[in-house]
Amino acid sequence: MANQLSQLDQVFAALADPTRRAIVMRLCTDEASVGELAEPFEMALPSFMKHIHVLETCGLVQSEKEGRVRTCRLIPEALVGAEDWFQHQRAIWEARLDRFEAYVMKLKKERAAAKRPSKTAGKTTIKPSKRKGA
Amino acid sequence: MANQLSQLDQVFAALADPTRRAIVMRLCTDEASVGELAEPFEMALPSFMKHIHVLETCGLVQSEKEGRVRTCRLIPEALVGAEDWFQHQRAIWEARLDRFEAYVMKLKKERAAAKRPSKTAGKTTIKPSKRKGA
DNA sequence: TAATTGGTTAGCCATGAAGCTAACTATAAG
DNA sequence: CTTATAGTTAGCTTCATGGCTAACCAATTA
Repeated sequence: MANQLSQLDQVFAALADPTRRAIVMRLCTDEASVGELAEPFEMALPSFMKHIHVLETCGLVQSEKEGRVRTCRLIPEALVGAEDWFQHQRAIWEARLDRFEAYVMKLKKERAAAKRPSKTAGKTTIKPSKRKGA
Repeated sequence: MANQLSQLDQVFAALADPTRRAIVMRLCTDEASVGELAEPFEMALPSFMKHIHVLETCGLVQSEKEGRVRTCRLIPEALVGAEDWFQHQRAIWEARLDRFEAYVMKLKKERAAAKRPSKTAGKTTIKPSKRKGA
């Protein structure tokens, strides 16, 4: 089995849960023991531990046990990896916006050019589009 | 009963699925019909439509039907909202790193000062905070 | 040694997510 | 009018997730 989820899959899935996001946020400021982390949540410890485990599995958190205390710390690389995905998409999206803007500018120019000689306002090609039976 | 998932919950959950991430990536470059979007995937249409619906529910995608074709486009605001979360965390994390770095610098200075008896090396007030028995 | 603390293991349950097929609707195209 | 296209609805299975309790170590502390 071992469904071979990608790191991104796992990180996003981990962050989709508010409890886990809260844990990550908490660990951004400081490392902490499981008990400290769990304290704000009204949840049985075993349930809480599952969240910790999810965060460890996807590489967002590492922990180490010393005596009977397990201390957790954030691994920011995993976070950065996910952030990169967004930035990549945004780059693509913005490039597209730029293209669109350029296109609009071109249209504007053409329109201006078309307006000058006389009114050629008959070629609008508006499709009737959707009828909605009320 | 309408579990009141936050937008972030939903967006991250949506992006945790590779199919949906692929759809979003595709829509970053261009809008497309459901059929066009579905084509690269070996998946029954109804299954695929569920993914579209998830993306619409969390606000990442909007669609409109004209004739029998439903055209989907990306709503980048939702994407940006998720990206912001990362940047916020990163800011906190980096502030912490800075503090740590400052602390290390201070330590270095003190060490250097301690080596040379000439400099004043007594006013440091370092809080022990967390002890780590090593 | 006995009790407490901090976490762990095991196992149960309810819900929801992700996939499928089959059958249906509505618009285009022939 | 008939057929093909593009989605849609309904209903089913399977498996993962998130929660619980109960019982169990293993270090501290008394």
